[in-house]
Amino acid sequence: MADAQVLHPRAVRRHAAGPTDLVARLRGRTITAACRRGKYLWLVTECADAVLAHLGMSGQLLVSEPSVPAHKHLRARLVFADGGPELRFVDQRTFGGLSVEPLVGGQDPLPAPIRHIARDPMDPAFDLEAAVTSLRARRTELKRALLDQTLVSGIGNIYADEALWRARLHGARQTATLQHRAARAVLCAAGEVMAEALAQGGTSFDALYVNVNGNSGYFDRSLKAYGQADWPCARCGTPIRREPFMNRSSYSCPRCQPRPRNRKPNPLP
DNA sequence: ATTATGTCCTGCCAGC
DNA sequence: TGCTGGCAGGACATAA
Repeated sequence: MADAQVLHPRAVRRHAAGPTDLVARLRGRTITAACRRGKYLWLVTECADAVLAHLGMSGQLLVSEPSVPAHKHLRARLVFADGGPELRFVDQRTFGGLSVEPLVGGQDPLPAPIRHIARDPMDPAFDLEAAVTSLRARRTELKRALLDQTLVSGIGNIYADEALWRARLHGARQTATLQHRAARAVLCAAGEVMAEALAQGGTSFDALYVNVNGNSGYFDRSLKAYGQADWPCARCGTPIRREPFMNRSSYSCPRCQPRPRNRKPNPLP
């Protein structure tokens, strides 16, 4: 790598030693591998560390010829000594970022800050039965658990709603009272949704969601629940409902995914 | 210990 | 026309 540039300090806020240190650590390095777990990506260098990236919700990693004009929201770039394309980190809302992290662990090294991130359903070593057990051991609502990256990673608001729709479960169901087969169904559904979305190039609502070549995916056209408020359910025709969820929205079919009864725990005396 | 909530950020769009 | 407020949302710090 010939050079690294940071154009917005917030994009490297996770790098504790600061932008200057990050650049100094990267200059002259060679990238030897590209890895991913859940929503984290990292590029391994020959020095047993890695450039760790998270796209947040508006981040993009773009492979661009140096002659391509800089994007308005270009936050950082990696320039390579071979004269080939650059790697550009573009992020409108700056929830994402880059940092350089040591790789830790023997068999399957991970950047240190993401050791707590669970394997995702696309991972060949993903253990479905272990995830089912972990899910049912939680004491929370199902959708909250699906979004917990320490339990299963890679699931965000969109794929959580799609997985719940496929499994015909409401996100407010308690994890602790889920039958084993229901828990397995929703986790399998999550893996299937992610695989299908990947095959279609991802879920792109607008120009923010693109691959390294700047192209959008088409999975948004296959969404059955997320963003489909008032449209008929693809299974039963009932209008999809939108409900508030953690200052956001959840979408579900009122008929296929009935809201659970409010089973209050024992009322206090 | 586990679980829940507030916070960060910018651009877009509906409504007035 | 131009402003305001709501919305989008991943992960972490902090609180309970």
